[in-house]
Amino acid sequence: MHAYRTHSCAELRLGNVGDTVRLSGWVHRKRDHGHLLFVDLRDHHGITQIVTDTDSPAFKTFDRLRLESVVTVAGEVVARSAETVNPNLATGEIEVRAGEVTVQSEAAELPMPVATEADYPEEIRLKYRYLDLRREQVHANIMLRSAVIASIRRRMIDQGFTEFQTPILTASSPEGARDYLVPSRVHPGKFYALPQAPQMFKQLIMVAGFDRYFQIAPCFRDEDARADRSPGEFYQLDFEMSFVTQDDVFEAIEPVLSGVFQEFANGRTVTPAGEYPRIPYKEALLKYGTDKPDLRNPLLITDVGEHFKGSGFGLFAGIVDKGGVVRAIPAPATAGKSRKFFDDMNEWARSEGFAGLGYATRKGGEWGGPIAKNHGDEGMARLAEAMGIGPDDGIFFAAGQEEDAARLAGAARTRVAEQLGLIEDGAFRFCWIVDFPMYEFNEDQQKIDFSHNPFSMPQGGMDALESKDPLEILAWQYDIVCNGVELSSGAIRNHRPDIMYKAFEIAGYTREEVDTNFAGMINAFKFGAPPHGGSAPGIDRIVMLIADEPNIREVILFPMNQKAEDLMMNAPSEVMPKQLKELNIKVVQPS
RNA sequence: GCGGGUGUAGCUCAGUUGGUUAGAGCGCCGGCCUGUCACGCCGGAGGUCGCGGGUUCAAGUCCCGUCACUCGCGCCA
Repeated sequence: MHAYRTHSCAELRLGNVGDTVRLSGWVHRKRDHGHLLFVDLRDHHGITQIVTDTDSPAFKTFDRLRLESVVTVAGEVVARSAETVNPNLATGEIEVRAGEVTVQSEAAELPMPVATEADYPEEIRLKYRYLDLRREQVHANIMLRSAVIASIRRRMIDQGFTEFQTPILTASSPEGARDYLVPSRVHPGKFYALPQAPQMFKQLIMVAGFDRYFQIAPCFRDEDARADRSPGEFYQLDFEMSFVTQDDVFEAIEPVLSGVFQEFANGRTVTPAGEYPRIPYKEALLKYGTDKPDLRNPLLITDVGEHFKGSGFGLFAGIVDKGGVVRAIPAPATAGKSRKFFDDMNEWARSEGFAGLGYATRKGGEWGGPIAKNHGDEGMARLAEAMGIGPDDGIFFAAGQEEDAARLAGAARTRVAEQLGLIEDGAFRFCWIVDFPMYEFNEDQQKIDFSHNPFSMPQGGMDALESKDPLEILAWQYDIVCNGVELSSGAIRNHRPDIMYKAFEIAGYTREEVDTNFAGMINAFKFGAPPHGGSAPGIDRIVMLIADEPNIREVILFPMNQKAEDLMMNAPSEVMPKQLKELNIKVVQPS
């Protein structure tokens, strides 16, 4: 017989009744009836009920053992009587009558419970992550993550991609996020950087003629955390393709994403490949108030500034005169809502740091509220028509300088839809955001900056750079968004040194600076580079969406906390003086 | 760096207008219980009310400061 187990804790059924078996696992729960004791024995696979009474030597052992101790139980499989069958358990028709019990490892008093899903402080969950990971939900999330990654790999390979590994110790890049630096021992005063993404390497792989590359790539960025952004490190489905246009990239990746989401959808609907809406960046900011719109939300924002020029409502008229905008968000079927509903929205906007959220109510075509009163029935009627709203639909207004008003309108669109229960349930709605501007004006430094990725090909190529107003030039750059979560950004790259020098010149870089900072890539492009492009959807975010978790740490095995500390391994930590000496490093504490 | 929220037993939380000895559930320890499956019943231990200062006869409660956690902004080409 096997030393530790003949079956897993999820395996035994009625057909095994009478068998002598051996099970190993953790003491999940105990129910002590004085002379009769039930033990739920748990392993990775599931739970089996062990039963023992005072006649058995096993009773005493189990009686004194703490929960989460590890044991091996030998015993006989017996059928449960009809009224004691547990339908919630896969093994619920049987139980194992304990014979011999071997204690493999005793558990100390637990800092947190394993057998319940109750909320626990994250500090404790992360410090004792190995206990937290025993809990059903997180355990299942991590298994799901593995299955999702396996599915992605299979589908990428089916699409003709090959997986390569790129360096982890590489060079610091002056653009983008803050780097994690690693001191060089051999070269005093010099540093490696951990890659923020394998961006340059994947482009060089294309230059090297490999055609289609992908990697489940670790990326490192020293930026602050968010609910959907773990600090320090994360994984991307990094991919790149040669001889492609934007359409070719979309065509290759949509079946992978839709396929993976469909595979784990569990009844939820998924935007089919080939049907991802393509929303220009400018349009997204206007209609959704954000460049990562949640398409499960049916509400659309309308620009209504024109309607208020010379209007009786002086506040909005004034804002429009000064170059500001007014954006309107419909509040469908709110005729029956109390004034408090509208006032609370305004209160919320103020608490978010905005000046306020105006509103007009409407009931059976009758307008209410100060804005409607001052603006007049005729004007309001035209406005309702422009927005395409009905006689019982209210309106919220976000007014101010364009950027602020768009952001408020976007946040209000989400909140209104949430309050009114309009967000579609059980759906994954994908879209592309396309036509990002190549440049933006940096107000602080009064100069033109790249707005996103400097290595993107400008739409119109060299002609556009030479003839157009830089702020009007669009890039071949695109984001994938699902349910309001930005999964990735990508681009058709600029593979032409002449166009790259020119693109950087517009942003204020000399030829020499480009040569110094991006030597590896620009040199490579001088020896025959294919047109290429790609993208890099975030793995953690994909799993988070599929697992329906609000926080990215729920789908990562050993996440760091918000301050980029590993509470379990105690990182970051001080190192031995000898190590610092070898690296020629002196630590200067901040004063 | 900035803003919102939270901080009371190991954990989740209650604590009225400032008023006597700060409570409940879960967990822990002890006892009882032969068909439970979130078993049940009885008893017990466990508190710097985040920390510091202030107002007051009196502060968990009010004021000021500070720290921690968390969500967001900045940041993330």
